[in-house]
Amino acid sequence: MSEERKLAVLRAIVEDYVETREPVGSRALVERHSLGVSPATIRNDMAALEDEGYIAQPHTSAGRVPTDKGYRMFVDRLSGVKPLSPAEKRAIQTLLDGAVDLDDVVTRTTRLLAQLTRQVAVVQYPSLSRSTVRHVELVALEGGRLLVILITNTGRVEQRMVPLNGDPAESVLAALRSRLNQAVAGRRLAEVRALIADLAEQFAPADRPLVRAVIEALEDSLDIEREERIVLAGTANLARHGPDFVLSIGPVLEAIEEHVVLLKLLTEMGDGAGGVGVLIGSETAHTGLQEASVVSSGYASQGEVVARLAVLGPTRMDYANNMAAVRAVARYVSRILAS
Amino acid sequence: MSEERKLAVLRAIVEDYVETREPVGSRALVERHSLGVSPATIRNDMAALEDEGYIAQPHTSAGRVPTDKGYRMFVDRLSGVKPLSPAEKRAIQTLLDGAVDLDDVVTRTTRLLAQLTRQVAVVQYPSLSRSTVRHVELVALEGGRLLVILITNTGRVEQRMVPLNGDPAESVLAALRSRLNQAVAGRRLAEVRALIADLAEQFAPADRPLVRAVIEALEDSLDIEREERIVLAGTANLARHGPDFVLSIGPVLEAIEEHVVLLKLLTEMGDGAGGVGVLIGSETAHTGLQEASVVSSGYASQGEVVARLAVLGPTRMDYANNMAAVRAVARYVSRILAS
DNA sequence: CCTGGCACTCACACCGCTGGAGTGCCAGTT
DNA sequence: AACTGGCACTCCAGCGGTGTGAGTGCCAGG
Repeated sequence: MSEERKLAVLRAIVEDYVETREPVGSRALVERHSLGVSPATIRNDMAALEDEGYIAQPHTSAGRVPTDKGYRMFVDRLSGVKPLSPAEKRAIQTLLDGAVDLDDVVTRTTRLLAQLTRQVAVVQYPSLSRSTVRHVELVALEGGRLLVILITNTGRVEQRMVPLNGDPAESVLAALRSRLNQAVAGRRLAEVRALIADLAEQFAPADRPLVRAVIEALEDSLDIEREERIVLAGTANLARHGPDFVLSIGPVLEAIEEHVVLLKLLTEMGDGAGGVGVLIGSETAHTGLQEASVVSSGYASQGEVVARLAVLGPTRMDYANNMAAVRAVARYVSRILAS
Repeated sequence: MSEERKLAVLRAIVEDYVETREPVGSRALVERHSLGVSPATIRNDMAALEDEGYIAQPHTSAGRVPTDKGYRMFVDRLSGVKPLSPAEKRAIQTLLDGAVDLDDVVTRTTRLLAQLTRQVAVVQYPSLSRSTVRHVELVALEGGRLLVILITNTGRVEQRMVPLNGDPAESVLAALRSRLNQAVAGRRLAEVRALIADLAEQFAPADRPLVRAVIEALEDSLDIEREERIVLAGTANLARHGPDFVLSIGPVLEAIEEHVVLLKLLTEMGDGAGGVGVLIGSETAHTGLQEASVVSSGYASQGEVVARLAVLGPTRMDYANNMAAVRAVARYVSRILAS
């Protein structure tokens, strides 16, 4: 029994099953793929594959269905990289080139991915923890309030309103502004907290409440956990996967509504071969996603990976296609954010 | 045949059907509700109700099911206002009182509604067109860029970055800042465009490009259509409505993913009795929502209605409960935004 | 090591049947 | 005039039985 052919059989099973959504038998296999051997031979291979846990039968005398382990093997060793069609490449360009700011890039990317893969698309906002401070601005408003604005190198703008007692002197503000920027401009957000902690001591006692309030506002903007955001699109695609999947749609919807769950998945998964990571079924380690897979890739801003984007769909998905789409989009987004 | 009893029968049918999800027959009706007459009499009433289009049979020799028209009648004339339980009232208070800013209020409200009604919850951000300008601020950043910030009375903050050639003089900025605020502070956003249109002419020719750029940025912030935003929660609840509804889940997901559709629905529907508006099934005039209903109410900021919130679910929903929840939450949100 | 053949299994579709819930109608009662 | 009990009728839903076909495992022979 040739090891090579056995894997070819596994590949054929995965491909056929993804396409037809029905358990695939030995006869259909030799008919659709030119394997050059008889169904009986295939059956032997299948029995071996089943022993090794790559495929399973829903019931005796039915065809075979890939297991999570089978998909994993397919993704790791059997699936070639399917290049995108020119039309798809064009779609990526035309859709993303029109983006005007970071919000726009993110939402457009999400829609694009959903459309391209016909799955649920997830795009994570550039993570605050890895980005750096471009500028901090203080704006005194009428009514004794102060607007504290934090701008990151990824283009993200966080603002907080600080109530004060009485209007602060512009000279104090100017001093604080310049000290702040001197301290934190260009530094990573994760470092900022430490850098500004004892800033108050450099000011006259009378001004310290003001300084402390500003520091507090800034720290609030930095609260990374709270600000890890993701955007979704294409949830309606979940209903496009046949009645059997639609019945287990509830848990999946719950999982993706819990953004925390998705964030955890994304941040914990690395990039595999070709810069694309895949989690299959139970590998997600989440009850609602037993029948779902996630295909994801990091994207960069100014040469450094800052966040991830992904598609989510049934384990029975077209991995080659989705991996190609995710990779292409991630690269294109990185190129846009490079500037 | 008493007209009064006929309506009582309709009410009973709606209530039973909502609860059991099964067509309701004459016998079950007299058993569960003390109508004081025999099944045969009920049958006569039912025949009449069917003639008038309030109920229908899925097939001969099955029980009756309310039509959209039947639900409409139920909502308009038959459904009492079911007061919320103390536990629910407490839930509203504790969840909403912790909100720190507008974003927080909106997301908390959405989650709360979804949890309270076990339906899909929709909350619209305070509409820009109805809110007023609190303040406009200009901040010169290093690198010859200018940050234009617009703050509304609802607490919403819009910012735009404007690239310039060369650093502008602070004196010009100050003049522009004060002229701008003088012109637009306290005015409705809808008026702003007209108010600032010819501001450039009040400045020296050399400064006009700057002024025009700022005006453009402001106008961009005002682009209302683009900025009508809504937030969703509880989409997973769509899967909780029995297999028959889950199969038609796709179109519904599509519809609610198209935020434009929802916005149109919300803005076009008025408040009915008790400040709550209801759209039932085909009344939504949207293909994907034939089997869905929307229960919605406006909420106010500083005494004026600025946006709407809603829940969306199958036509076969508990209207009394959902209307009560929507009304209560809308009132509570209005109270929070009053300050 | 592959293949054709063969016996075996089992989901699924089809069929006919029946029970029961529900209806509409009508004649009788109040 | 309104209600009721009775009755005939309809028709969905569930059930057991059956056959068929796809699929399998195994084995003996090439």
